[in-house]
Amino acid sequence: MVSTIKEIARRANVSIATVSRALNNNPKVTEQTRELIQKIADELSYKPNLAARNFVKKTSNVIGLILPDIADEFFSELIKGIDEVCYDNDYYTMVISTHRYRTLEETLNSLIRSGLLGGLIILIPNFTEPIKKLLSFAKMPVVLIGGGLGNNEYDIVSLDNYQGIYDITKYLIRKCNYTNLVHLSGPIDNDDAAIRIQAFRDCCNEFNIPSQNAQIIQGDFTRSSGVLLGMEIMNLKNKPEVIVAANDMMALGCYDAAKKKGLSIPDDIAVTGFDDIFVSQYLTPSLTTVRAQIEKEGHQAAELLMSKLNGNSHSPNTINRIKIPTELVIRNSIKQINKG
Amino acid sequence: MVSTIKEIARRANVSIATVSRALNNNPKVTEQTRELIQKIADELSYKPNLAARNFVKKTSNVIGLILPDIADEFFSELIKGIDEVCYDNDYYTMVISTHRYRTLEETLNSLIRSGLLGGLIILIPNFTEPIKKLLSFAKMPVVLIGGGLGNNEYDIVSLDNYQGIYDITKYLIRKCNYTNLVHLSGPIDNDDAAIRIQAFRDCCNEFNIPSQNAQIIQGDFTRSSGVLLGMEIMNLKNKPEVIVAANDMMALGCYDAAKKKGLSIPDDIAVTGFDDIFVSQYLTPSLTTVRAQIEKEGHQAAELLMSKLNGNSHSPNTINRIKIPTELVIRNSIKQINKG
DNA sequence: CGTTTAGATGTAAACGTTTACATGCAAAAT
DNA sequence: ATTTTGCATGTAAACGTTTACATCTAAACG
Repeated sequence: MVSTIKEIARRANVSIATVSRALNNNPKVTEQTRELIQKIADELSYKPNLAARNFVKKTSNVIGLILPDIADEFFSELIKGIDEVCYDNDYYTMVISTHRYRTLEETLNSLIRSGLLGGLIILIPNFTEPIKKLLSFAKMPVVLIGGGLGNNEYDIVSLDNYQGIYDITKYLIRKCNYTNLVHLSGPIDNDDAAIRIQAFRDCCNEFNIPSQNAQIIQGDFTRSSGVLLGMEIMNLKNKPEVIVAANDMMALGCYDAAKKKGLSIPDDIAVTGFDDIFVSQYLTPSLTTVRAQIEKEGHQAAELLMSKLNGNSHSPNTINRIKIPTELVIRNSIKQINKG
Repeated sequence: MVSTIKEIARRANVSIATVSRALNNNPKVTEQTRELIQKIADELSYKPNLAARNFVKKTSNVIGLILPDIADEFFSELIKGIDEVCYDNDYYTMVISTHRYRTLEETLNSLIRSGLLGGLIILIPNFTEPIKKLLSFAKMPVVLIGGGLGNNEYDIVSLDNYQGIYDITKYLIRKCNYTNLVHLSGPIDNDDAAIRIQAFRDCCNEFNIPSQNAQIIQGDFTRSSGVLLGMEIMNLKNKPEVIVAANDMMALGCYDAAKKKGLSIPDDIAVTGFDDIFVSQYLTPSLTTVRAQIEKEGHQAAELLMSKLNGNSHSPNTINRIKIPTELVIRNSIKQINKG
């Protein structure tokens, strides 16, 4: 029942070192003894004690995924993308969310020295100095997910926030001929949100939308802030023609707001989102949005981490920045363009 | 930088044993020495090496959550519910999904002996003999989530599947006066699905619905099976008045099917679901369904596990079976009843 | 035939912590 | 004053594995 390397050694009449070597396919062990040891290991249905192995090797086959909080669809796709790659590489995924009272710093500080993790994937809303400092003590590879403004040390995977918002804004201006837009943004201290704001601004500038017709209203990515600020926007004397929400959840809130105000989408006011969450296609009208390939984002982050762990990082000294392309999803929450 | 118990011992001029005891609040250490040791530990910002601790104690502060596959909203809520409780108890959550080629058995077999986990929460579609056997070797507490037919060994948390489907079926028969129903079920080898089928059957029997008007069509919980079988149902010569889907995803599929067939919900055919996933309230018409409190399910499962781990299980020898109550959510995908 | 060499195996330490047991010392009991 | 008691601390083993180094054996070489 207790099948350890020691027991195998006893039965095979060899030392535990030889057993260890044999089982790890170390070349300096005869094919004959390897076979014998393997046979006995199979008989005992030996499984290595990974806790012991990790401990002595000072690494771990567990990678930590640190998330601000475990909430929606977004995270479940991310986890899936990451876990798939990890699992294929014989790594396990530990999901750590920075909860209510515990801060990210505190969590990081314990975890970095716990010896429990062999690598770290961190989704950071904004990359602050204290976190940078803490991370520099980590003896394990780290990959960042998200905006990552101010990061020039770690590999990072982000959505192409800029392209996404730029594209949709451009579409609204050029294809739909909207001339009065508002960006319902995320919190400015969120790097993704900040980039999206910049893209909206740049695009409106480029196409000569006067600044009073390219306002930015700051929300917090939640549905309720979408409802609240959506109402506010609809009450504006200079009511915009279209709300460019920084994510689908807030766009959803705008739908609620429109309903409350008795406005119809897109005739009275148009709405667009970002993310293309599952519900968006089922809304009435269906939501025009920017598709974010979250699962792919997780995938890439994990791939990056694995390549560092396996040491076959083709460019060990440069930092890799991967941008996941976004895709415009035109549906019915905006004015239909006359085709042809 | 390398702050170990050994280094603290050296600086405090005591043995490592004393340090260990002091830091673990073992009563047999003077308040004076404890303070000294704590002070030095703080100075060095000592954090225990959990890998080493887990290894020597032959337990772990990581609990494993085994899922069939990491996919939708459902799982992210479950993870959230579990992780919250674990985190509050200083446990971490490792998410393990049984992937494509690796079977649940294989995964369990490695993990049970890996020493990586201190407890296990398993979501099992159906609880088979090989899995039972494997689980019996686990030296750690185990809690099951889901139907769990045939389990009489482990603590288990399940949705009240029976009550949920019974209630909604009864509502359709008694309140809405439907007399021809069909149950679009999940796979029969899924315990939750099996219980839902039974509830539908029992309820229809109880209210004297003839069996040809209480058919059961077997789907597989996916949206696409909902589309396919929804179409089939709508083509039946004895077309039912209402489809009682075993989950919201399949109900969603039925919406698509109705659209394709040009049928209107609920006038031509009514549809109900189970789960109350996020999208359901936003469908047109909004979906009448049974609300499943998934997060609570996870919560309870983790609570159960924690109480076992902390040894304050009030009833160590009996198995705890917790049923999470469901709640009817009446919306517009069924005939409105005349109120009063 | 003796010596070198290379390859296979063994020996033992190491990882950081916990903990059973031993020791020492001071206060309490005689 | 001597013995007992009880408590604080120290000693050392243990957990299962890896791995640097030592040792042994047999083949290759002169």
